[in-house]
Amino acid sequence: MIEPGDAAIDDRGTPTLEAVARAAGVSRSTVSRVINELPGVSGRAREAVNRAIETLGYVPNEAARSLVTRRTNSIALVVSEPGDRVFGDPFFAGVLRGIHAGLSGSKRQLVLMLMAEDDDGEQLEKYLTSGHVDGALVVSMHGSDPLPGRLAAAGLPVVAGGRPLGSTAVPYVDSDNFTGGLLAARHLVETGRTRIATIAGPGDMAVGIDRLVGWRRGMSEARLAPDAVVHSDFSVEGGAAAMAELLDRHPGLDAVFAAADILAVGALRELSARGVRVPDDVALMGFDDSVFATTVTPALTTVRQPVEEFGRTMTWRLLAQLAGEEHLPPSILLPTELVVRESTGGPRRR
Amino acid sequence: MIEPGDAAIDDRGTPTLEAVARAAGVSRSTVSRVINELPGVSGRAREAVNRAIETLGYVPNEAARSLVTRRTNSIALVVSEPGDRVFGDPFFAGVLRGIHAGLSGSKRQLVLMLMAEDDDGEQLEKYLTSGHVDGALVVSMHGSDPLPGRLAAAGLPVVAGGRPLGSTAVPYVDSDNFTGGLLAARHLVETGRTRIATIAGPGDMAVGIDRLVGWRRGMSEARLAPDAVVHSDFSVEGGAAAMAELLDRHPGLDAVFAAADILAVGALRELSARGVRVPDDVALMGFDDSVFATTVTPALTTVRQPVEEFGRTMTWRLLAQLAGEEHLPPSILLPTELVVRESTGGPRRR
DNA sequence: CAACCAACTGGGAGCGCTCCCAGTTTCGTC
DNA sequence: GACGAAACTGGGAGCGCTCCCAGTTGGTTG
Repeated sequence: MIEPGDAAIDDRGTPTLEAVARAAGVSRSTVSRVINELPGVSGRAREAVNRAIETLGYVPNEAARSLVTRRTNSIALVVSEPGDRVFGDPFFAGVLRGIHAGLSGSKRQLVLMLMAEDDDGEQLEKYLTSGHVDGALVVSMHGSDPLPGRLAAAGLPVVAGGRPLGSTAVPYVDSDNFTGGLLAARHLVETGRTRIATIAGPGDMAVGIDRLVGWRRGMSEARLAPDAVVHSDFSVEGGAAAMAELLDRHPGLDAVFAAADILAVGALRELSARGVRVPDDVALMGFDDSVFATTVTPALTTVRQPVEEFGRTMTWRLLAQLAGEEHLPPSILLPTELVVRESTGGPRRR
Repeated sequence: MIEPGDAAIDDRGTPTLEAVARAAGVSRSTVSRVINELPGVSGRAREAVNRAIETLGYVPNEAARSLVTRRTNSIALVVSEPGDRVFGDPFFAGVLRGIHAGLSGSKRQLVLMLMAEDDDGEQLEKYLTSGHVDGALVVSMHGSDPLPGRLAAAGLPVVAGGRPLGSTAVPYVDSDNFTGGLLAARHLVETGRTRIATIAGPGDMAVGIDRLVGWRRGMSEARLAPDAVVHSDFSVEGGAAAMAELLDRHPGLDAVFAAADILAVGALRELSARGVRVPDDVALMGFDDSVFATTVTPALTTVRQPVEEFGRTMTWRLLAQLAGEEHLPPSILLPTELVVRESTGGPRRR
């Protein structure tokens, strides 16, 4: 006879804790303990429960669970950038890969949140700070984005990807862009170039500023004037336009450090169009060591940043914080390294 | 005096429905009705509730809500591919962009699920089919992936991206790869080439098969033998190796249709290495119209597929299904079109 | 053999919400 | 002014789980 309300007979099909408990001949509590790997369960009970779980194909209802534990087992990846060309950016792709790698084995879900075109972020902030996720990884391109700071202030564990310009209180992971810029300048100097220009990234992004400052440092080390600078956004067209401007303003330049491979691609196009040979007439460098660096001819000398490690480190930092670990570094800088290829390798000019 | 159990005074900080109800001087039910935009609430009550929500900064607890409604307001994007180089693929990036666009305004979250390196998908399947998400978009590269079919069989609304080879029952969105291949062959024929080869995609992916079949059709239309075929995976190296093989086996070829821009990039590299001029000696075509097509010199003639539309359409199809719409097309094919650039434009050989 | 302790087990309460159903009010109509 | 219908409102039950606390067992020990 079927009792009404018999939880083991569930018309919805999905078995509940209660159903497992009945099948295993134990109580709800014991099943719960087994599932959550808590101590205090006899081997016999544990086995019976596991068997019942297997038989019924039981999967815990995450909603019910998180209602009482106030944990969601999911973390947000917030891409705080309207105009979402972030995808397609090999840098972001690598970071995402790293995040996934860092997350595997932690049974936490990744919820992707992209800022809507028309949204000011308030919507997003409200959602994130009201218990829908356990923590957030914020990748924002604009340096002075208030979001990471506000999320952190609201008590949500946050790790920023890329040094936030405004809020100082947010832990972040970044590549050592300063050293990268420095390495670039030094390399160009060492290969004998003396009239070195740079296509810098946007001035309102830490990544743009830091690489530029590193390059300036390298220039002044060599007693060269660091004044052939043009800023650009990170796009092929931007790189080409910046290159054009540099050539017009500094006709005698013999080297260019582009603060991103994609800028170098644009620069290369402009140089070819004007019949300037790379590296014979002008040495060209990129930054990132993305696919573009080897896709293009000549292959680009560039500064490699460990993109995948970037994502993995962000994730590690956040998970550690969620686990309540102490003495965590507020910020982590990942090493950058020089990768020499053909675009700076040819004979010297003149 | 503070009454114990007074829900308006919540030591946890997050206000509940109950708190809002008290602040507004109405019942829980009324607040719920306002939030869910259900009819049967007087203007006065509605206003009071909205004011209270505003004041308290109330945000509904999604866990509690989905516990009773059995809806989660989130859909999964399943990338059913171990060896996750999917990111970084401009195609995937565009699709993701489209998915996001299609999702905006639906207040549904995107949960990103990547198949783990070591997982056989069972884990994933279990998770997805037990009520954690309302539906799934499955992007799988391998054609005979059983996952989409199994998810659909388990009752989860699923839309596949790219025609699944095995399961016929799953609705899918795909580009019209057959026509794309056909257009490519025709274009090469029309520009006077007669010894046309192809670097095809993997033979176990619908995308590889369909483009190849389209090309074959175009070849036989022109009474040309469609037998200069080498398969390759979608990578620069694969393209280069395939090109090498083609040149060895068919020294007289005067045109190559690469089934992806990235293959064409590899092919171009191999051709350059051997001193073969493009397009003078050999015409080269790609497929996708990705960034690579214009990054490379000479710019690639290619077949454009509407990647962003691809993602948007997948999302639309899934949301429509979730909304219970009827008479939905089981599969949707998006148009591909020829984009002519320099790589097929030069003078004829001989 | 009673007393005790450790190891294990089970049931109740409650997380915040929706949904159902039973009121209560308001209004138009005869 | 009475009545019925329509419009609105409120409380109870319960979603599936965790956590707390009060048992219950079994094995030692004096």
